[in-house]
Amino acid sequence: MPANLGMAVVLKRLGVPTTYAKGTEIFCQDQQADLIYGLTAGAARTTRMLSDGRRQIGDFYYSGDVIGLETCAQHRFSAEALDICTVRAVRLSSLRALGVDGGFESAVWAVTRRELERTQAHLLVLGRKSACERVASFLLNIANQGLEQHEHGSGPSLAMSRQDMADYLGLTIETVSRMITHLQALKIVEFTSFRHFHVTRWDALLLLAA
Amino acid sequence: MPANLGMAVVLKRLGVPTTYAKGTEIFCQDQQADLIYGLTAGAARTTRMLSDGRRQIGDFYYSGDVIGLETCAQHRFSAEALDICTVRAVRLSSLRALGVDGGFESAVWAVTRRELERTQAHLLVLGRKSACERVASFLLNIANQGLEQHEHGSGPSLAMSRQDMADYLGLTIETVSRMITHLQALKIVEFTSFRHFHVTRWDALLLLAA
DNA sequence: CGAACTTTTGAACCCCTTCAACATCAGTGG
DNA sequence: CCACTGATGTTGAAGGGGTTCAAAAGTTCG
Repeated sequence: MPANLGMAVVLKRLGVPTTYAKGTEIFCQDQQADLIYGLTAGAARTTRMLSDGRRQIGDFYYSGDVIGLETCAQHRFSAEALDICTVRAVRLSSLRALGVDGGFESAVWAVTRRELERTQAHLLVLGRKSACERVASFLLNIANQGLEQHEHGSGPSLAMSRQDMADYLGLTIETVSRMITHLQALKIVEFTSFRHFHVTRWDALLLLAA
Repeated sequence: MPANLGMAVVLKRLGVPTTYAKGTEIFCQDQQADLIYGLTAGAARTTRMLSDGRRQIGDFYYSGDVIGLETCAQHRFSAEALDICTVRAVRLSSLRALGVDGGFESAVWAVTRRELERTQAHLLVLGRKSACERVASFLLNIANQGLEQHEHGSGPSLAMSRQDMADYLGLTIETVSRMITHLQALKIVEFTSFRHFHVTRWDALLLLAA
């Protein structure tokens, strides 16, 4: 049960649904941030580019999540579809006008706070963890976050490419690949395909995640 | 003019002032988060420790800033005084009860949002910048943030130690020291003491900060 | 002055990156 | 179905940026 359920419900009732193809931009960094977006199907990423092309991924979002609230006047990140996904956009000002009756402010705060918490956890990973620990933490999070969502028996799945993982974890694609190979050699995880895996030793994974 | 002025004013009127000595803990990570803290003098840092002792600093705070709101039920970071500082603590629930009349919710949101913005900027630094770029960004931020605050002519000052800088930037103390030496050799900054410096070439510093 | 701490500097090492080649997968059309 | 093609992922070897370890220099405070 995500913390932003209330917000997600509002967006679902009010928003205009739009479909974005894989890799398409939902909104752009430095753009005016007057819309917020409820993800109702598929998955998305938020990214920020440095002037020379280096890329940092802020977070990954799934059905039920709210994107676009993470900023002030302008978006600090761009958002792009990881695969085909449908998004419902609502003008923030009209939402606010409507929310006088209900706990709109608190819903906004809940989403923002959740965002902050995730970003702070991310900060710790980028600042003080080794490549192996980063990948282990990442896989652990993925495996934990949607324990119910996985099709029964198939195990957790990765909505993003290796490059996306690398840009999220502050590593190169090669290092990510090597660490996954390493974790498999240790019999801690097992990949059934590029995008699907299976945790065989939760205790060891938790330990390696530091 | 900080975004949390409204909140700071409220805290100043209501809070019980407490003084903390250098290095003292203001609140502790994983502790119940029912108080929020208005910093009215001095400077503080928020830190999070990994089990093996590695430390990540979340941010640095100065007079006028609000600390302790960055979490949900429990603090995700500890807070400690960088030097002697006075803090006014207010119980969040009592503040909320009182705020029915004024824009308390929006003040809370403003503080949280500002926190999120800073954390997101920090994320980019830790994820994708080199040691030199990290130190350059850091010095640039310090020099920019309190342009008026510096005693006239003396230039910006660092409230934190090299170790604090290192733990904020995800580096070692030696690397931070080397990068500062390097920037001085390039005549981009000039340190008059360990804690005081002076930007001699803003353009070059901006460029190096990436 | 002397002791404890912080900062700087030096040298060797290592983790991650870089560059390159190979492997695998998905989509297309023959 | 299979060959072809481009995108994605893996593996290997060499190089570099940052760390580690050690020692010197500077600072603070008794």
